[in-house]
Amino acid sequence: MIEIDAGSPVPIYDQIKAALRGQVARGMLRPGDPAPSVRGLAAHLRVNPNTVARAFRELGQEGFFESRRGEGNRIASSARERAKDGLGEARSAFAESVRQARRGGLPWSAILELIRGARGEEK
Amino acid sequence: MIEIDAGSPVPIYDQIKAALRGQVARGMLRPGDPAPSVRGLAAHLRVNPNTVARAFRELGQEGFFESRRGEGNRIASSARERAKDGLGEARSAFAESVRQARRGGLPWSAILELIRGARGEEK
Amino acid sequence: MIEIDAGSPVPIYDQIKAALRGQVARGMLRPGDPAPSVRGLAAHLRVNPNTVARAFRELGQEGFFESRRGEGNRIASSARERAKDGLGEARSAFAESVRQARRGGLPWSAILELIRGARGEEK
Amino acid sequence: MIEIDAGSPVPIYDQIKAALRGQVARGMLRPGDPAPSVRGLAAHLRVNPNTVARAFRELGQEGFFESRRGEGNRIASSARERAKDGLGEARSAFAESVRQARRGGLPWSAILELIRGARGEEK
DNA sequence: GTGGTCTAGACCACC
DNA sequence: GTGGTCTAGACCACG
Repeated sequence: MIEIDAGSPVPIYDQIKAALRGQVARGMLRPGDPAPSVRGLAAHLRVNPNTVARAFRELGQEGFFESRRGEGNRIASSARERAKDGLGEARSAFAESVRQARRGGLPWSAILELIRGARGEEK
Repeated sequence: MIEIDAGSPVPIYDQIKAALRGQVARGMLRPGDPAPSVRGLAAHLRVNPNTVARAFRELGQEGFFESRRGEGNRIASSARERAKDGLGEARSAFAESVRQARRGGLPWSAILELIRGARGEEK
Repeated sequence: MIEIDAGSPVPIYDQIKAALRGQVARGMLRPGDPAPSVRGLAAHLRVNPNTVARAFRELGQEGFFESRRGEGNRIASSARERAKDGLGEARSAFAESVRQARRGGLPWSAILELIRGARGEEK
Repeated sequence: MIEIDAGSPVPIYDQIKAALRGQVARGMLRPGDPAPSVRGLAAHLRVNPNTVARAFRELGQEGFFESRRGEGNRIASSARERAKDGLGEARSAFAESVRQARRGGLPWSAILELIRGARGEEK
């Protein structure tokens, strides 16, 4: 359902948050759908449940989940819009990385090359 | 000479490293030129001297500086080529940020848009 | 007959317990009256029957119900006095919430204001 | 500096958050002041550093702190207003507890009595 | 020194 | 079964 790169400098809980937002943005998860269970997802990702719980808690604070006691989390009805907001964050994080690449003198040609490469890999 | 963004998530020492590499890549610093002084640069950037020292140490380990007896550090003759490469480091950091942006559902169109925008601004 | 706020941080079974106590305190339920059925109440509140059962069990342990052979539960004769007390439980929960409000800097004036408001609304 | 009630049903990290907001609301902490260190406060409260860290992280996400890398947290310039916003939360949490007390039939007289008592205790 | 991340495992509350 | 809280302790990154 979700894949995590343990070697990435991006914190695991941030990868999880992004992945869930991405699934909503792409329509794979819809408002009202149950979110995966904390323990289940943790087992699947081979990650400590606390780490998943943190991601979920933060998504909950953003209003991305609606959690009813003892019944797990559901995707909030406003999640699609939240996902779009999330894109704003993703956008600015990405913009920051472009700035840093340019500081270092990485030429536009190399940047575009990398993007072409990633896009190809993704399928 | 150099500008640092204290609010950025990118570590200051990384911004400094990138900026120096960038200055070489753009020809503002040339092989044989004296490297800026740690203290002077720290004062100018209003940054902890340890931070500048760290950046310099790491650049030194890469062979970016040459030290001649009694004359302090100078930009190495090989610095230009090293810098131009974008040095793998910048490359892989940028690649990682592309992955994270994609996890979060940022579409390729938005990514390319951002790059077009940044490129236009810079020119 | 009873209303439950599913969005409240107060556990549902606590809301049910409080509501029954409140109905007795206000004379809407009298000693000797039959207690509502667990299933019926659960259906009416759209709540898990286990949750209602828990509320009833705990009220039973307090001596709130009397069970006569073969007649099911009835409101105990002592229920009225127990309820009127506010039952320590409600008292201490409320006291705790006053403390937390004060920790957060909510001034006495705002607290009293809120109470005046709630009282006015209810009347 | 801060006091915590380990026996309270209110989570420790919430007590810490409320306490800091309260100190700002009362002017004991001002924008620009350094926040206590995570480890130091944890030791003082005899609490696990993670618990304090969580409180601080959440306050940070609210924009209550400005954290500069390696230099600890400072009270954000907007903290006073945030503290007022925080009062909104405290207010609604308190209102909820009034509702619950009333559900249970706790009479207004008892409520007012409790408040008078708490106020007296506080000095 | 600072804060941040992650793991491990215990315990509780709710439904 | 679910999520939430807390503790303990390791390790890393930053300045």
